[in-house]
Amino acid sequence: MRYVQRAEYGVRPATSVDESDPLFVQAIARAMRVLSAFHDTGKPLTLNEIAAGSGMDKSAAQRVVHTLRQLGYVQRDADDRGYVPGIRILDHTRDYLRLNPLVSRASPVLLELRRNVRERVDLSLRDGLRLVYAARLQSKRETFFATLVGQSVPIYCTSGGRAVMAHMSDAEVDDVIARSDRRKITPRTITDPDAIRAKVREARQNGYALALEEVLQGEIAIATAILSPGGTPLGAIHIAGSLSEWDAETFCRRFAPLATEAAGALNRF
Amino acid sequence: MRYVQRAEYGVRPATSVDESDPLFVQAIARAMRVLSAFHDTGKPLTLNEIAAGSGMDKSAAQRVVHTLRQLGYVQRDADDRGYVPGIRILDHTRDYLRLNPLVSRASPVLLELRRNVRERVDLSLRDGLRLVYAARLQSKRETFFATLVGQSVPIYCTSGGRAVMAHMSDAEVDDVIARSDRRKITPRTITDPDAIRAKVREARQNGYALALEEVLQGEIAIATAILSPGGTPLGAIHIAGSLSEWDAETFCRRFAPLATEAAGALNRF
DNA sequence: TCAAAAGTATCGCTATGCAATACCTTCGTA
DNA sequence: TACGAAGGTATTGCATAGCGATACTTTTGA
Repeated sequence: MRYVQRAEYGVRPATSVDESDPLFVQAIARAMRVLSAFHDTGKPLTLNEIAAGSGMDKSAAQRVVHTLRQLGYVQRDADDRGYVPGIRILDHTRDYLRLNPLVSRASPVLLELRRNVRERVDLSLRDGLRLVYAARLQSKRETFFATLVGQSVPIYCTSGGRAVMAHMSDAEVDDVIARSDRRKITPRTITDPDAIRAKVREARQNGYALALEEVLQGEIAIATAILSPGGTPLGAIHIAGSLSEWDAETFCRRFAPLATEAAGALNRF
Repeated sequence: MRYVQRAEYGVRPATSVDESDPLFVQAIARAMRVLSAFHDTGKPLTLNEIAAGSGMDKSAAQRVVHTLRQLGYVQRDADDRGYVPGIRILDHTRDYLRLNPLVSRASPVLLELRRNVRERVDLSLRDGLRLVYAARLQSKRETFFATLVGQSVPIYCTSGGRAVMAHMSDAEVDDVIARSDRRKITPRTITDPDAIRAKVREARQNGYALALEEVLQGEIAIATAILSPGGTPLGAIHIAGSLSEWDAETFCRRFAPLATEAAGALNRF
């Protein structure tokens, strides 16, 4: 049984801190750390790997894995060679998506957008320094990872990220830039703070943001921000195509109005 | 802020049992019970509702919710009126999908299938008495719920379910039928054991299964099973369309060969 | 065939997190 | 604008849940 590599452009969620406050239940944190051990792998994990990957001893890992297994959140690999995440996870995926008003409201808008644009259309939601894809309507040919709900990308170097930053104050933008681990994901990833700020200004003027294979070779993407009633950017709508079929100018001329219109439909209540 | 109703055709996961084995960490089970409280609601929950919905007192719910919140698995509703599932859940969704070889292998096949068929194409995986949707490629017009990863449907009355049952022994089929909570989801849901068995035999003969608005009014669906190397059915590929556009016969003639071919591509390694 | 790795089981001690209770805040109604 | 109820937050002493060390069984691959 073959396993797919992990996407090299994935972003780690802000794993932040657990201090010692009296209400914090560390057993729960451990469970989540065990589940998060799978973020870093492309294949099933053994108990010891889980223990190592989540920074606990074998004993602790054993108990946690045992429990999660009983509950269906972890299961044995198809040919019993290691542990993988369990299907019960998807039940919570559904709840998340259903109960997120943005996702449910965006759904018909995205569908409509996808009908006009014949390219990939995504909805992403902001989580700290990253955008997490919550809905993906793929086009004809796609890579597997471009179909994955839950995939995340950095804010600092993506069309969606810059669309989001365009609606933040300069100070906030600087903060995002400063805290981001800015590394070149592709040769064309923009990592220089001033260059990023320039792209953000550009996005503010245009009303949409553009990125050229900064995350994925050969990919062109434009995005528009989705705002809360108060004006805080919550996420973005993306349209992504291939540079083998489009040049930047045509892509923008053709799709920017549609992307803007879609975001507009979501931003006025 | 408006919230969508929960889908009336959802299926509860087998919540089974936790006995008192020494390795079982009940704090983890509680956390998952809290998260599962959202399965039954269409709107954000208050602390007390969570407590009630997961069968624990306010104190316990408080600690668990607090912890899950710190970790990002629960968050406050957009306008701070209650709790909803948190975005960190999607990180695990991604891991589940990535690490499930069936999903990754099926992905290109589904995409290809969707290209030929211009209708909705789904991949579902078996979990006990239900099928859980793991990948969904929607057609032009869709209901919101038909786009949801993690949505689940019963085995006993769906095209996918019967495609799966077609590859089980008669005894196993009887077992599924017996344990299923067979209720009419629509007027056309088939609930009679003998009628179900007849449909399963039909699926065995045809190599695919058919269902006519047994779960959703106006929906026609055919499905083929995906098998493990050993021959156990693991899930199904579905093609779903609208009865306003298709009659059963044409739908089958047109799509059955394609569905069969797609499943075939996955079943031979 | 054998050693190493993976998984399973046991057990006594104490830190963990339980549950009761009380306090603070927000919201809708009068 | 005052009031009551519901929602959310904080504290604390005690019992037990679950920690972690260790040892045993099974599987794997060299």
